[in-house]
Amino acid sequence: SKRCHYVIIITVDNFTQLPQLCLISYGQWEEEKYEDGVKWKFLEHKGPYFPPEYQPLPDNVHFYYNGQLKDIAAHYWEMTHEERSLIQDLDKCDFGEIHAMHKAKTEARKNMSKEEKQVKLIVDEYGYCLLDHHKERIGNFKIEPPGLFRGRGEHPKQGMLKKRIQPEDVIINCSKESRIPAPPAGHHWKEVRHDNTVTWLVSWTENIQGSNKYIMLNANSKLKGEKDWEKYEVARKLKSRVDDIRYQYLQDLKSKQMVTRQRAVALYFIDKLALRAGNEKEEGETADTVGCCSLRVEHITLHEQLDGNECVVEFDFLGKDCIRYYNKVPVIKKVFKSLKLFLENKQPGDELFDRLNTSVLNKHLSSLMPGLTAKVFRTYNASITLQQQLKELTNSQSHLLCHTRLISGLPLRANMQADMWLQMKLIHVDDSFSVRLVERKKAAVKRCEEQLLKLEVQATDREENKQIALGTSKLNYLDPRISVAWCKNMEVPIEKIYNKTQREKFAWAIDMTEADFEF
DNA sequence: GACTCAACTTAGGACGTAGTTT
DNA sequence: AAACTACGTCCTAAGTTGAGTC
Repeated sequence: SKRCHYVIIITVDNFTQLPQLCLISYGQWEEEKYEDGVKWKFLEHKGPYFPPEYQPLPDNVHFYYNGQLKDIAAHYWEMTHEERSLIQDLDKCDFGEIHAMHKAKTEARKNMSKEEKQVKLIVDEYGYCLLDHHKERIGNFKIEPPGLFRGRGEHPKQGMLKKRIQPEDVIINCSKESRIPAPPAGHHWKEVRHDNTVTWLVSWTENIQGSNKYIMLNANSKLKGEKDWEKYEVARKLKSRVDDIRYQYLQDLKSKQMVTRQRAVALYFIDKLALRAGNEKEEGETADTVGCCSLRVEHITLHEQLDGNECVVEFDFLGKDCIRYYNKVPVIKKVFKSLKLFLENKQPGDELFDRLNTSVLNKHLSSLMPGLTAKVFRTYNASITLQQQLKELTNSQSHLLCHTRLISGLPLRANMQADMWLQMKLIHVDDSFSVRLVERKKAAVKRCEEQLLKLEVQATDREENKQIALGTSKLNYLDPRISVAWCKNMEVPIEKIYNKTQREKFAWAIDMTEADFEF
């Protein structure tokens, strides 16, 4: 089997009466396609791992309020009623001894080995499940511990108490015929259900936003791997349709229908600038961030002329995770004219695309191509760009910096560019030197050069006020088969570009990809 | 069509660790 | 030995999407 997944069956030979091993590739089951929406036939797991209870403070650790010794009930920060009425002023709190205790504890933990921390035991017990015929790793098997909610950016709910989750809050999902996980002693689950149309094993409702949290499989699982593969297949299909789709939305820019015209401009942004779809958000529930469809008047400025370009749109808004998007983009005349039209008689605070939302947009997209949604453009554009750049780079080796600059001009988010650059750079690190003496010095030179390159890129990025989050697009947007094929062609070991976790996640791609793979 | 919600993907930051430099 | 750096892992927040309800 190409997939490298096998099941070993131990039988007894009828004639010799000796045990014999039988190797069966799981391809036999792999072919078994489930009917629509069914994600598994058998699911068994141990349930979630609960965080430890609060411990009372040891006798020699004290808390002082207003200079006075105060015996707190010593749940570290969940106060009793009495404490709450007494302790009102943070400035009068002296956490010194508690802080020192914590510092000592982390120091002690540092010196513990992994066995002492019992990590392995917990992972072994709770970290795996049995899904159909496979033992699979679970992504997050721990219930989130209570704490103070921070949120990102100016979050209206920052500082709220995230409550401790009890077994009574937890829904278990598993097979009817599996061993149902036992709740902690003296407790019971909220519900045990057997829904094989979903992939989660455990869920609960979180009290800050009231949203659901899930325990799901690790990215290296078959279920997630197949989903990932499907995602890139949709993006590849877009490749063959993108010319038509672009032609279509350029036509739509002339439409007399406001919805159609707004849709066309939004698509232009999503395609050209890799903007996210931009759902509406409930005001006061989350930080004020936007995506394409939720852009407001104050987020763009139109310039007839700017820096020698005509029809420039200046974007300035907070996107996902409150990451600032700032960009000055020359656009085609029709888009510019449409934007002026959309802005007529509007005030800051008004929506730029007042007739459009993500639902309308995605419905249109899926009518153009099955499976097409706004986010597919991010995957498609990132992957196709990586492939093109790798081709160019291969034709003209060693012009790393030139290429870096080239990539910087592409319509991708900064972190995508950075990832691609990093990947290409890594690919070109060749460590096969023969002379030992020279080796060290050369390595040092190489390090300096790399550092220089990196710093130069950092400098340009910083200049343009971009954030770099390495790894994200490598993990989420770039079709791994492009890189795997490249490695095969260039005879670069795969370890050069993917670490262990990434190799596990992309096992499907590493297994199936031939050198001639074309995105 | 507006609204709500479940289920899933995408994402940044904290932190630990190993290796390197000072 | 301390300080610094780069990288991987863990954690969970913050998005997207599609289905259901009214």
